[in-house]
Amino acid sequence: MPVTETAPGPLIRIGEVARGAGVSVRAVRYYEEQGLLVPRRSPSGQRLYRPDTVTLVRFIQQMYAAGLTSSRIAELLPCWDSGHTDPGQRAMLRAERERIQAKVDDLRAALDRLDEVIAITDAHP
Amino acid sequence: MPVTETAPGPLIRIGEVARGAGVSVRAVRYYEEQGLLVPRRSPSGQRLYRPDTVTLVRFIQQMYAAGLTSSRIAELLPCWDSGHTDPGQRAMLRAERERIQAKVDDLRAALDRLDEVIAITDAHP
DNA sequence: CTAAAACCTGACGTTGACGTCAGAGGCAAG
DNA sequence: CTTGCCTCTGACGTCAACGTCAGGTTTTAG
Repeated sequence: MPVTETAPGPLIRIGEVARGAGVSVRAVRYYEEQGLLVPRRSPSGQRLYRPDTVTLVRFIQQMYAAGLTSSRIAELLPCWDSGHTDPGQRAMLRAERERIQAKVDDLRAALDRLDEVIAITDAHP
Repeated sequence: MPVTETAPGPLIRIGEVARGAGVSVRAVRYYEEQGLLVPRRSPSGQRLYRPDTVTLVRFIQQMYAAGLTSSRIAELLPCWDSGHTDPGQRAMLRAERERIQAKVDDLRAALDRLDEVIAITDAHP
């Protein structure tokens, strides 16, 4: 009876992760540098990832796009995949939520201002 | 009959502009460096602005916050205060509008993801 | 076996909107 | 006159998420 130690499944290399998530190989290495990814290593030293890392990297990208820093995302990830949180983390989550919401409001206001300008310029042939 | 040449009114100095618009003095100088502001000069070389420059600076800040670069804002300002536009400028305006709208959508998606995490962590005591 | 493709570490370069420091005037009040 | 605040020019520093190059090893395709 073979021993199955923590899902031995098909591991993928960094190129496949990058292509799958639509980012550069350099970016994936950078995420590791920031403590967001902790891949295993092959005997020769190449990084090996579980296939669902692609989903994780997409999530990371989404958080970056929302203006979160690497360290914030690093705080966030344990909540993401363990569900466990202390009060400080929950406060951080809500604070980031507020920040993003405020940013959305700012962008919508900017859109309105741009639309005013567009309306004016459309009126002037 | 006195000749009124382009509103001789009370001109203000850079500090008042900065405080009024809620930005740093350095920022106001930077805007000039980028061609967004063209203040007059006092005999001694100090910058003098019309009071409505405060409103203009607020607008500039709003555009920066929306992700526009200095050069885009520089293209935008003539439309803002003259209303005149060529087809290329109108295309640029619409392109920036699309970009901001896409960014809003991304942020809302990120908000949803964060809310998922928050929901999970609120379920785990 | 060999050449191409993918991977490695390490380190410097990029970009944009300012911050910050240095050194030198200018300007109203007491 | 001088104290104190504001302003000037010029120039280097910052921060974050990578880009990019160098020089070398590993894996894969034929």
